[in-house]
Amino acid sequence: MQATRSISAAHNGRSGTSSASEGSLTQSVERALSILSLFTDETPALRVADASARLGLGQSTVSRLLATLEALGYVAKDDHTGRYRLGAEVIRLGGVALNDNELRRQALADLHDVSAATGLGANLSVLRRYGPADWGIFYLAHFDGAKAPRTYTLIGRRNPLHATAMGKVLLAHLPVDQRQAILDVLPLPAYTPHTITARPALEAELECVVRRGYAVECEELAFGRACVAAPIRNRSGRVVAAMSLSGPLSAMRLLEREPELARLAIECADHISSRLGYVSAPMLSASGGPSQQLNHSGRYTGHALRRPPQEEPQP
Amino acid sequence: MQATRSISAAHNGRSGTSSASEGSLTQSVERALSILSLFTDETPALRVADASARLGLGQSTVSRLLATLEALGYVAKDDHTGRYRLGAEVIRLGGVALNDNELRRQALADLHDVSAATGLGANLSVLRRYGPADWGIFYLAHFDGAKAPRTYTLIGRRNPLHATAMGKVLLAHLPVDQRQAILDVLPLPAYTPHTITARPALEAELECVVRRGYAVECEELAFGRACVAAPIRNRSGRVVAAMSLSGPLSAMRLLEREPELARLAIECADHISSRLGYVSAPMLSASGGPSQQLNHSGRYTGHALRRPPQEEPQP
DNA sequence: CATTGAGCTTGCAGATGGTGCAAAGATGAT
DNA sequence: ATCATCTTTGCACCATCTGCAAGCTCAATG
Repeated sequence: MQATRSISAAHNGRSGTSSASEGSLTQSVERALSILSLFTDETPALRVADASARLGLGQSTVSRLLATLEALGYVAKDDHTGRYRLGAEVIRLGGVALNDNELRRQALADLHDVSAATGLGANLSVLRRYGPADWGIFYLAHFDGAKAPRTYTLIGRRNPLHATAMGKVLLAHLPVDQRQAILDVLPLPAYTPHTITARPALEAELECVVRRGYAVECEELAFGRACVAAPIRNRSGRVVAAMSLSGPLSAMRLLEREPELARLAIECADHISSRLGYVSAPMLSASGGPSQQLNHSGRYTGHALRRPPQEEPQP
Repeated sequence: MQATRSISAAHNGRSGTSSASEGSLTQSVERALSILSLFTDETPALRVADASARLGLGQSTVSRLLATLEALGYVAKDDHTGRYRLGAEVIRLGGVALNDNELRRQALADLHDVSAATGLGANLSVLRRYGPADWGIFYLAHFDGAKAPRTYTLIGRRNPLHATAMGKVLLAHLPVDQRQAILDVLPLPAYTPHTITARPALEAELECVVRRGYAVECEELAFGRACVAAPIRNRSGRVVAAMSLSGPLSAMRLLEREPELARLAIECADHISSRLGYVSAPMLSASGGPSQQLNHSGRYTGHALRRPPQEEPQP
């Protein structure tokens, strides 16, 4: 017998697991999805007892919910170990979601080309909010350099904002208030001695990123790896994603090639931006940012097109 | 007002939507997952009313379930159209599921290599049951030929068994009873004039596939495209997947290169098989299939290793 | 081989929480 | 501007989850 199960959190409505959020969330569904969300790269297989403990739910409940998930193909019971793994339906849905993503669709060809041309990795990511005060970059696509093919996919994976080139780009081009709000709650753990761990240093870096139009990361997340990233804008001029060139330091040769790599990244990102409908704004004297545009008559109207700047939803 | 909602199926327990399956499936979860599963490449965005009609559920129910799915990140409400699309969490889970798949992990490097070497597409798929009498191949990975990069992923997608080289491979190497059972219920629609649409012809083809050790498909699914596939076996010797080389007819030059392409596919497949622990069986006189193996002492024991042949679960 | 124990599943009963109904609120079309 | 359609919300009822506890499976241990 399983001794003391977490007594709290078990028997009340709308509050237990995670969010006391909006009024009417279907409890059992919320629980089932929470179980699904327990699956990670680090924990790709779960037993009933694991999920039960992690969520503070009764074993019988978890058992039944997993049975339901299994019946619909969302999880599969591992042959004889009795552990559950993610099922084929999850893979199918992931594919559908990827193909439904306009940003990714438009970027794929260019990423492929630049990766093939340079032999480096080419990546695409967006900013994602993982929790009330938890942000990171979220990979939507990547091509691996011919020299360093991965045996796994980065898609759907998360990386920190302050220790990746794409993260810096996404952070740097946020509206000031949002940027500040995120920085205020962003932990800055060190992954290597090169990681930026001080807020002022990070802010200076971000300014630099905006000014130069690209970001660099050199052994700030992992030893021997480097990255150069550039911003991608949508029709409304807002930075909605970042692309990067990445690879082992030896392949990047960052010290001598930074200008060249930056140019490649920016060109690729710009090309993607234009596919998304972004029209680069003329460099007006000193006035506002790139989201100001002229309409075809040349007169500034405050909105670029008849259809008002239309935001691309997060993936 | 929405006139007549499907009056049946609405108000009873365990029978409505789809399966009167096992006794205890949590209804609301079943319904929520059914909503999720409505999302396809053809229908990547849904309104409440759509889902409601498709599943025969009340709109209020669907509305609430979708709200729950949204709160957990499984769907996202399209900005202003009010339609729901799949959310980032689905992409994340898809990535986890892919990386958790041993078959895919082991195959990825070889697929990449053969694709790079030939410039053709390299694909990996398994047999999947989509319904009681509904089978197809299920893509787990693919690299596109440098000559024909796709702007979308095939991962998680489905294709017919009788009109693809990988489908033929998977069908051909099934235990006879299973093969027959599937063939008995397998519709054979024509996609082009070259599609095999007659059961006897298909069975003859499958025999041929087994004998030659590879399968060919030439404009049987789509005009101007061809494919060569070979079987992948796991530790126990069972065919668990198929890989294929594919591309436009012009790039494949099938007529003149079939032997060469077949050799490449088989070599690649064999290499993957060996990574999965398969040891090619010595060609014993005439006795049984490849699942019979000798242990290291050379004496046939009926089981290959101490740990009995262990099946790889479907993805 | 017998024993133990942890983990998983199943019956059951109670009451929580999900559902349908109907009305209000949005949203877009004519 | 008016209408039609779709979506959301409040409410009340009762179907349906959930927790408990017993039974069961399976693996590790003595």
